[in-house]
Amino acid sequence: MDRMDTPCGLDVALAVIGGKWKPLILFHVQSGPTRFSEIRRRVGGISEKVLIQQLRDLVEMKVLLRRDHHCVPPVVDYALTPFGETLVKALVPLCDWGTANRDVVSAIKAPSATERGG
Amino acid sequence: MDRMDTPCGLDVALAVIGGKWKPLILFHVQSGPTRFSEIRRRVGGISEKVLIQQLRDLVEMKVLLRRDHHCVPPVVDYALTPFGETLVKALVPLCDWGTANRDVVSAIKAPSATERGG
DNA sequence: TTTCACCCTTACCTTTTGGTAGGTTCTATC
DNA sequence: GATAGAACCTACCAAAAGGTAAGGGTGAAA
Repeated sequence: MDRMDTPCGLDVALAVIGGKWKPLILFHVQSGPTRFSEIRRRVGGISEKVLIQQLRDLVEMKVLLRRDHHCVPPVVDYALTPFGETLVKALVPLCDWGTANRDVVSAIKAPSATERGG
Repeated sequence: MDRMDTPCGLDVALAVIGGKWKPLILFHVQSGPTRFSEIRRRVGGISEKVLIQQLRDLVEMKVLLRRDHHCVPPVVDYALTPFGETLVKALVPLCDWGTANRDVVSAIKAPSATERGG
């Protein structure tokens, strides 16, 4: 690849938190170990298949820790790893920016939807 | 929707910088107004179609400013808007995190590629 | 005239991502 | 037996994102 030294680490971060749901999942898990069904309820609007997929990705990336209590009916919860906590900390300014500019971005995106859709 | 107040603004930020190339583009433009062909060379590996698409998105989101010098042969350059600069600033910690953990993430992702690919 | 570089466009295709619907194993409840 | 809840899997499908190939109008250089 012609890729240079890539001094910008954004691509790395995006590889971890990219996607439609991962930021939300991280947000809802940072308060402590959370069970699968509870995450699903809190995120809202996500299907089981996708949630599991995202969760597995996050676990694979060592951002989340999956704890299976090996009991019946199944009890599993997910928690941030120390590594995941460093990521969440780095995410705070961006989260803050997004919160501050939610209306601005929405106002810009909404009208463009008709243009792009045609 | 069951969606709560969505106190996490990450989805907003992701809507703006999400995608494979936008972070890189932002990075290469932050040093000052940059011409299309120069961005393409600096990013490396991106096709014209995709670069234009990303650039248009960024302009549409008021993150970048497109300046057409209306001369022949065409001269066009892109620069960060003040709004875009606030975004880039919010991106710094994440960029830093990515840079610091590039090897960690790569080491984790690489072997999983064989599992996921099968 | 041909070639090159410029910025951008279009048509077509592949990969990735997200979504729907149904199934599995087990226990508790009705 | 039927129903419900837990966590997860599988098959199929749709949309979005990304990639490839080609063209277009102009002026400078060969």
